[in-house]
Parts: sequence; C-alpha cells; structure tokens
Amino acid sequence: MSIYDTLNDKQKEAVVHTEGPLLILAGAGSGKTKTLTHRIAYLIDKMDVNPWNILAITFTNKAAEEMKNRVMDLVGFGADQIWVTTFHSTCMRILRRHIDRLGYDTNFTIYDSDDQKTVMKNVCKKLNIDTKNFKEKTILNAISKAKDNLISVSDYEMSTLGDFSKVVYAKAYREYQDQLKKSNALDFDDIIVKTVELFRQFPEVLDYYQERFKYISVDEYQDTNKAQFELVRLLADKYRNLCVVGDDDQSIYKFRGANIRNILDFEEYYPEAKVIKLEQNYRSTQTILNAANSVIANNVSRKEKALWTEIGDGKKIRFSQLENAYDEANFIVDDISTAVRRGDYTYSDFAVLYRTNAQARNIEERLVLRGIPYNVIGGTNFYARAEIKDMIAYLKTIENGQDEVALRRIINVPKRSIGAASLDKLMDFAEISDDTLYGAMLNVDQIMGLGKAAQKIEGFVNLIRVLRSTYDAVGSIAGILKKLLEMTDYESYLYDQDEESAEDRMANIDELINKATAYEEENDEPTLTGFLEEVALVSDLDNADLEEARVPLMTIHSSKGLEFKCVYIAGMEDGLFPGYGAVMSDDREELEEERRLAYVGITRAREQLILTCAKMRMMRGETQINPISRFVKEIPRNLIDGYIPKSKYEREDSEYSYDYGRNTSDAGISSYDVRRSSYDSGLSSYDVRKSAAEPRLTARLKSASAPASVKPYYSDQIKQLNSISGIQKGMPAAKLDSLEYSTGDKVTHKKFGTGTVLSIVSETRDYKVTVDFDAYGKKIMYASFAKLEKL
DNA sequence: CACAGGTCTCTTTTT
DNA sequence: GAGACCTGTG
Repeated sequence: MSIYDTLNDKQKEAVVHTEGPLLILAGAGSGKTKTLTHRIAYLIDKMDVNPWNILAITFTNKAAEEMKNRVMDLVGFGADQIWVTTFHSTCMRILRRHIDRLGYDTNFTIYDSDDQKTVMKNVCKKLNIDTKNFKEKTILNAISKAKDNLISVSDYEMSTLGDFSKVVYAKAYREYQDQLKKSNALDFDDIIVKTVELFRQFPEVLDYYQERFKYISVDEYQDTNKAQFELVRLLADKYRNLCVVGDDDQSIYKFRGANIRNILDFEEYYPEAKVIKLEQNYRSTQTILNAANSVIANNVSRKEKALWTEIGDGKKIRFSQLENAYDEANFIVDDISTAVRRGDYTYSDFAVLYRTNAQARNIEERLVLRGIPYNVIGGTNFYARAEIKDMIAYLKTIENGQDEVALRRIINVPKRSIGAASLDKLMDFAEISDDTLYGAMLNVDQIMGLGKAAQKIEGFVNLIRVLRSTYDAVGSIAGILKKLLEMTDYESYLYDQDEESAEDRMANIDELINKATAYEEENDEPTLTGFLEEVALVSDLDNADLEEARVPLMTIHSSKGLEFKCVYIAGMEDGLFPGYGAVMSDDREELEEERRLAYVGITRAREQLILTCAKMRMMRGETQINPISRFVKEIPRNLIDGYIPKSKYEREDSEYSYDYGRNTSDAGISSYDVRRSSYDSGLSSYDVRKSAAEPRLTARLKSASAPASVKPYYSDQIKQLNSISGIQKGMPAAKLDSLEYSTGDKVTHKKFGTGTVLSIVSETRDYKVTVDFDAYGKKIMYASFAKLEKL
C-alpha cells in the first residue's frame, strides 16, 4: 500500500497532474494540505524532481511550518531543500541577494504600518498637505492599493486625470517612496513589488529563479493580489508548472488587495489549465456543512459547489440571543465549563471566534473570573508595543543608520536633551549635504548653532558606536539588548514615564530578549538583519500554540485554515457581523465578503457549532441595539436548536428562514422587540419587504444614563439596563413610544425634503435622529419636533 | 516649552 | 471606550 492510496479520486487526480497549470478548487476541510503535500512527495518520489526545484508558497508562516513538517514526514531526506515559505519570505530571500540592482542596500529594513504612518506624517508636512482633508491613513491606503495593483509612481501620476485627490495622492506617493529609499527601507507591499520590478528589469535574475523553481504551488490562492499573481506568473512562465489551490468562498482579504478575479480568471490566462474540484469534506458534520452551504449560496459571484461528507448529521447547531455582551460572554464560558466538567471536551477542543478583536475583552474577563485557561490569539501585536519598538529602533540604528524613522524614534529616548529644535537643524543639514540624518549627526562639528546639543549628539553617536562594536565583538543580539538597557538606563526611563506599567513593560523587554536568544539558538547563521526581519514578518498567530490546554480566542480571519471540535461564534448581529459598513454599503461585494467570512467561521467546526448574539452591546461608547445577524437567518431553521424570534413577515408555514435571505433582511426586528415598540409598528409585511433591501438598522441608546464612573462590569450593566427600561416605561409624554422609521429609511421633512435616516439615538426625553437630506446634507434633529414622515 | 486635560473621531479583518 | 490631537495653563 502506498501513501497515495489514502487519497480520494479527485485528490489523486490532482496529485498526479504534475505538468502544466493546475487549478484546485478546494472547499473548506477537503484535504487540500494533504493533496498539496502528497503532490510534492509524488514529484520527488515518482517524477524524479529534485527537491531543490520545488517552491511551495503559503499565506502564513504557520501554514508554511505545518506544510514543511508534513512534507518532511512524507518525503524525509531532502525535504529541507524545498522552499516552503510565504510570499513575503520568498521575496525577502530574493531581495536580500539582489536588491542592490535596484539601488537599495541589501541590509534594508522593513517598515510596519506604524512606521509607514510616521513617514506619511513627514511627507504631509513637507508637501503641505492638509491632514484634515487628507488623512495619512487614507493616503497610505491609496498608495497600498496602487502597489497591490503594480501601479508605479509615474503610472499613478499619469492616471490622475486632474482628479484633485489623486493629484495629492500622487505627490505623496512620490515623496513617500523617496523617503523610504533614503531610509533604505521597504514597506510590506514593496517587498512584493520590488521583487516583481527586479524580475522585470533583470531577465537574467528572473531566469535564474525560473530554472530554480520548475514546480511551483500556491496555497490560499484566493487571497493573492495582482502583484502576487504577477510574481508567480513570472516565476512560472518558463515551465508553466504552476499549481494553485484556493477556494473563492474563503476569500476574505479583499480589503488588503486580494483579487478574487485571480481565481476566477485563472483559466483565462492558462487556457490549458486543468481544473479539479475537491468537494468532499473530512472535517465537519453534514449539519454544519449544510449550514455553511446555505449561507454561502446567497453570494452571487462565486463558483458553484457544495460540500458534502460521510461523517453524518451530528448535533444541531445551537443559537442563543442574550441580553447583552456580558450575558453572552457568561453563556459561552458557562457552556465551555459545563462541557469540560461533563468530560465531553477539553479546553483546546474549543475556539471562541469573533468578528472584531474588541470583542475579546468581555469574554476574557469572564474566563479569568471562572479560572478557565485561555489564549487570546492576535490582536495587539507584541512587536507594536512602544517599549519593544524602541528596542527594535535601537537595533535598526545599530545595524543600519540609514533608517530615519527608527533613528528619530530613539534620538531622544530616553530623554537626552536632543529636542525638536536640534533635530530640525540636523534635518536641514542632512537635506543640504544630501546626507542621512545619522550622517549629519556624525558631522555635528560642521553644523552651526547647535550649542550644547552638539555634545549630546556626540554622546548619542558614541552610544551607537559602542553598541555596534559590542555586537561585532560578541555577536549576540540578546547581549546588545542587555548592554543597551544598562547604558541608557531604560528601566528608569520607563518608571519615570509611568510607574504602574513599567514592570509589565520591562517584562515585555525580557520577552524580547528571550526571543532574540531563541532566534540565535535556532539559526545556523544568526544575524541582526535576520532577527529584525523575523521580527517584522512573524506575527502572534504564528507563535500561537493551539495544542496547549487552553481555550483559544481569535478573530474569524485568524482562524482560517484551523479547525476545532467545538466552535463558538460570538456577536452574530447585523451591524457587527456583517459589519455596519458592509450593511450600509451600496457595494454588494462588501456584504459578500462578510458572508464568506461567516462561511469560514462556520466551517472551522468539526462537531458542534454555537452561534450567539446580544440584543444590546456597547460599541464605540454607545449601547447599540442590534438585530440578529442575517447570516443566522440564512441557516435553515431545522438545523438550529434554539429560539430565533420570528419576523412578522416570515411565512408562518415556513420551516426555513432563508426564503427571504437572498435579497431582504429583517434587520431591525429585534430592536423593536427590545424597545417594546412591538411588532405592531403598523408596518404591513409588504412595507417591510419593500424597504428591506435597504438595511433597517440599530436604534441606539446612549449610555449616558449610567453613572459616569461605571465600569463595564456585569452587575453595573444590569443596573444600567434597568435604568434604560425604567426610562422607557415612564417616558414623558413628549417622547414617542416608537418611531415609524428606522435607520436606513427614506423620510421626508417639511423644510428639508427627502433624506435617509443615518442613526437614531434614544435619549431621555426624545429620539435624536440624524438624517442625510438629499438637498441639505446631514442634519441632527429631535424626533418629536422634526415630524419626519416615512416614505 | 511641557504637560494636563478636554475634544474629537472612529469599520473591520493582517502578511 | 480608546486613542489621537489640540489647546490652555503653569
């Protein structure tokens, strides 16, 4: 019996198709990693391909790691010759060797999004761009989008066509790239873009890698953007042995430039491509798959497919709507605790998933209270913490004095009296002498008017020199970090800054030192450059240990590619998931992306899926009342165990709820429920249907009725809720019992004409309604005076 | 000039 | 509710 006998027919077909382009459409849990790893084994084993000639690109470091291990198990000897890496590490390895051809130094540094923002601030200042009108983030987004699509600065400049915003973006783009270049730095997008540029400009370099990588496979192909596609296309262009694996239904990174067209158009670019669909699922019960299938069926732009399994129906999906986020957290934690006590599951069998990182906190608090071990995966990046960024900035300066962002970050940290005025003088000098900031610092004696600061600058330069020579002598990264702490007395600085957090921050720095030590132990040739690179490209998620006996908490995005016996998805509410923006957007694609995310979440579960939501939830400082997510209602009701309040306009005889799921939404219903304005708000089912395509959303209650000092804690929350309902019971006569319109409705006003309701905030005496009038723009008014009428 | 405090804004997901 | 940013004060 060979290793290939465990494959099903479709998988086998994919494994033996080694020559020429291949598109594998692999549904969730259909054994795509297994197929890919066996295919690699087959190449080496049966086709006599040199492992050296194989490149396997994955999306995350974690996925790469897993694939590497699995290939190793199958192939054994020689497997370490295969490049199994992410897009970014692949490109980094190439760029470290050849980027000098593009005029960068090979020890270039990587800028994360914080660094990018810092650069963009400088750019705006220099170009006199008013950051009130043009937010740094907006400009950076525009630039990132351009890079994702391989639009160069000059391309962008030519495409502005007098569009004022685009002209500004183009100017910023040029200056931004100049500054990065000066700092010998690349941002994340550049890592891909520069590699493509390198290949296009230097055919001999491309040819080398084409010869090297005769067999290429790309995992999570649905998440690639145009630049990544071009990179792969170039590499594969000579031998055309390109195998891509993806699932258009799991494309959830459009916001980051992922182009779903890449998967839909693959056959167009490679007409000779073979297409194989893997639809048999080995992970979940049929119940869970049916739910996933019915939800995703509501999307229009997708390749038709349906998952099936031989596992059997299993347990029903559970659904529960709780009063508020605290009750929701309680419910989940109780549930986990009960199941573990019964001996059904252990902690690591669970996962609690959510749409936004902010939701983690509530659940975390309850877990702490119950003493249940847990792990919040992702969220705030370890390397984004201020003290860690300081340390990294020092390391970058030691390694590459050209990195201006890093240098400016630490030039006066800890305080050494090199203030803004001195910095300006240094910057001016650097500008005139066409030198870097650090270069200017080396020449303080030539700069006029620095006064006492000159000595301080010399002192700083000396510090860096000493650290540099320490590193050269000792070669230990952990060593320089310790020396750095000692020489700068960074600890005192932290205590001066904020006594309370200083201890935690020092602990973080210790953790960094541990990471440095670990890096030096794990690598044959550890270098400062290598460590900084790892720091820039490795995420929390990659280090997460899911085997540990802890309940993992993470966003649905982070959960992609993982599986758990028992999955909770919290916050199933319209306005949260799908998010507010997607619900309000005219762009159907946005909602479809959210739906794909729901599909990803649902298909993480092997045995049991539990969906929860809250009637009320604090969001951005306001208590929002959100209706049950449309995605819950898109699941056939017979699959669900749990009461879902029926919408009035649902067919009474219908067992399924997804009849209306396609084009309509009954969002808003639960808010009526809570506000007791009841289902008899005078809307005929026809009325609702007519307006339902426009999402009716969230009435809001201002949290102001709670005492100012109230911390969001369970009992206080109850009080707060009581006070809200108290207000509602004893409402002054002026306040209407309910409003006939809700968010998203078209209304008319005597003076301002027609408009759309943007939000409704319930205040003590009245509803504050924000309306976007067609002719007058946004107006805020009180419901009892405005006499708005629903159209 | 530094800092405390008030105001304003806010989608969300991350290699 | 949190973070960024601005402004007034000592």
